[in-house]
Amino acid sequence: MANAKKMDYAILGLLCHQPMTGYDIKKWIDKSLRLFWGISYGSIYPTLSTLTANGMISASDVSTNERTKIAYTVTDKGRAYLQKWLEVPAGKNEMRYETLLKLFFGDELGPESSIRQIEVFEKKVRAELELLRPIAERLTTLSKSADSAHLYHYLTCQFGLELYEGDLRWCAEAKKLLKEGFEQKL
Amino acid sequence: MANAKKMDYAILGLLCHQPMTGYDIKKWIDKSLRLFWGISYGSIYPTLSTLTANGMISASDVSTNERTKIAYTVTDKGRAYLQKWLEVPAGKNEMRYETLLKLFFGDELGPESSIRQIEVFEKKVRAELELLRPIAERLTTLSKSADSAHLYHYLTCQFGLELYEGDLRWCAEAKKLLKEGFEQKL
DNA sequence: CTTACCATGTAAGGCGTTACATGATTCA
DNA sequence: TGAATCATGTAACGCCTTACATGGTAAG
Repeated sequence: MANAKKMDYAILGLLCHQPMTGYDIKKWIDKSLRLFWGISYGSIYPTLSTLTANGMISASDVSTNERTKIAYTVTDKGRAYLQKWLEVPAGKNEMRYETLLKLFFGDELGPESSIRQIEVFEKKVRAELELLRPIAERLTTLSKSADSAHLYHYLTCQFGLELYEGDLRWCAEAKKLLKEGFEQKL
Repeated sequence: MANAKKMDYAILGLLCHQPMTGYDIKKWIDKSLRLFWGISYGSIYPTLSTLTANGMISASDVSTNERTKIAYTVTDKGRAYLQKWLEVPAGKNEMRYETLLKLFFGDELGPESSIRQIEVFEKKVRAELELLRPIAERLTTLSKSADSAHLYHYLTCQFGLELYEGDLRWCAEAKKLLKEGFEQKL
């Protein structure tokens, strides 16, 4: 396991919680990691193969009838490998916001166009918030339960709430300023 | 210009403001776009070549003595091309936060390790905030000036401030909760 | 019986970074 | 004169997505 990717750790971490299939992993990611670490099938299945080949996880056939189904479980080696990575300080925290890039060049088209961009962004943020809030509420109660992992999930969830709420405040203020600038020209 | 990358537009947009060299572009990006759209030399120079080949920008030799120096200017075609892109709704707004990924799996190592991760993150955020605040203040005055582009730069800057301040609030709360959980175990 | 979801996987290619290589110029 | 900064560029490769391909199963 010479060149480990972040992907490896993401999948290893999820499998530490419980054995899962590639399909399950995708669903879990979409409900939990998606905000700060999205992954597609195109990287999940190949990663599962290499992790298996390296003895980090073990595959077991749990097919029902005609449908292929493979569940993966972390090995001790895999868990130790993950833990070692968790100890070292995090590398990059990056964003890639097309909306902001377009806004930065907003002067090329004027305020109406930028306001439209912000409105689209705002709508998406609201939709994400609606998905996140019930999860956050559920974790608020669960985080006091026996499973100590819930506290960590709760914290990442709170990060999302803080982020999205900040986004919405910014959207409101930005639209206001753009409209003012727009009206001054009339 | 069949398959345009986002990179193309980022560079085209910067050159709309004023003619620049590849080196200048890098510096500008590090001061303005870096938060939501980082770029390295490894993509700047090749992109400048293809944009030139496609007639989106024009290169002019402004070498002084022995040092090669090439300034690029947007053409009408290039500006129109950028404007067309600015009109269509933004695609993806993504994050890739290694810190959050590690925190999500924090239960594998326990609260002390997660607190350390958060502290490193917090330190970086504070450093970024210190860089951003003077820029924001400068743009506050400039945004009322003749150059209407400043308003848009100001807005993206405000986005950064809102984001970082939210990060700091979250850091404080997350550390508190982790310490509480930690003390309960003693 | 058909729609939605379950389930696995691959091929091609997009999109970018890191590290290297090279040298001029400015400033203390 | 040495360090920092200016300035350009390439090669190798990392890392992931999109789109495709295929079919089983459950529920209405």
